[in-house]
Amino acid sequence: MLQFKGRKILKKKGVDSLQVSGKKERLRDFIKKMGFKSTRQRDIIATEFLKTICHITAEELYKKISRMNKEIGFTTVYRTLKLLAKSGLATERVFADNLTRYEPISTKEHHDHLICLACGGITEFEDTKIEKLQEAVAVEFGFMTITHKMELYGYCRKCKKHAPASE
Amino acid sequence: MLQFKGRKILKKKGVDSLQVSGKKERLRDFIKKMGFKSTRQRDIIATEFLKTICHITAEELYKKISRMNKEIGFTTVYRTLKLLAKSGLATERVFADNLTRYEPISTKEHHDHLICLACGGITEFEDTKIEKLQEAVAVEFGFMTITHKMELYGYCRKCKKHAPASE
DNA sequence: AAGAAAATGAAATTCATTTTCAAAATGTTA
DNA sequence: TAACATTTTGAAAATGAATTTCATTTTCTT
Repeated sequence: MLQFKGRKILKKKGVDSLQVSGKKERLRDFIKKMGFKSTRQRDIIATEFLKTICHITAEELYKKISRMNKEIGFTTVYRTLKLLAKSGLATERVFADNLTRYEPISTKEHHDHLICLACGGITEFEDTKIEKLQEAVAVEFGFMTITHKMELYGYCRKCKKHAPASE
Repeated sequence: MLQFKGRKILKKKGVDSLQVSGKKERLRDFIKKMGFKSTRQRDIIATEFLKTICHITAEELYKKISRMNKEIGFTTVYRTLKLLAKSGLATERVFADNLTRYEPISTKEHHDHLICLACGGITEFEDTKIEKLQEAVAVEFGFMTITHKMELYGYCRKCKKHAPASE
């Protein structure tokens, strides 16, 4: 069983708060449209989540929020993340450690991941050439692709000097 | 949450029994080398597993074996699959339905998967051009790749006529 | 303000996976 | 081959993330 030794996540370029508030508006619209209700909790959770620059689990987000606010339960964080995913503001992903992680949608249309087996760091990348070849494979098999998943597991620049010799 | 409506698996070209017995010998060697013991159960489970032409779960293999042999427990099937994986005779994989599946190692060095969202069918493919591009991406990020995962989810030839219009 | 509907959160449930433990089987040694 | 140390077995229990339940609280109409 694969297991990460840590959870440190690589940084991404600046996230501006204007963008966050735009997304929060989009969430509010979605909530209204669906006949749901806006709540203090959802607002706090969404704000905290949208500030996120990494792939976070419900547990991690819950802990982060608990530090400031003892009155928000795990279940609500969990449900709000699901809601964010349904509204299209978050993406749900499962990597090799089998935990469900959420990530705010980015400007990139679709991206894949490089995952460090030592530090757990996740780096995103995009490669149109690969995407095109994937589609070509699908067509060859008479397959209609809806989505795909591509993850490269290994050791990042910082960790590779400590990579186990035998693998 | 993604869910398969069925479990039908596409066929692969013939598996010859000579190959199976060669693999069984390899398992026996591994067992001996590690100081483990050969047992009737392990033999039955390995034989049944190596005949497998698809990606099977411990549960599925257990049920298949139970039909003929009521005296083999789920735990033993589970443990033998893990053992097969450790011995290098099986590959452990988790797809989007979050079940752990095992597949006998094939002649192909590495392969990726097309997974039908309607019937659950899994088709294997190999594409060296994609592999090379993946490696190029890794190098660009100073990343040392150990392994990778690539899955295309969609509708197979047979199921695509029934694919939901909206996705 | 009152009522209908939805949200909350603690606790319970689910379900695949993994571990425990006492009994049985294996294989090595004398 | 008998004894013994070790491993294996399998039923049952434990684990742990994900999900649901349900009584209570909150929100959003009129």
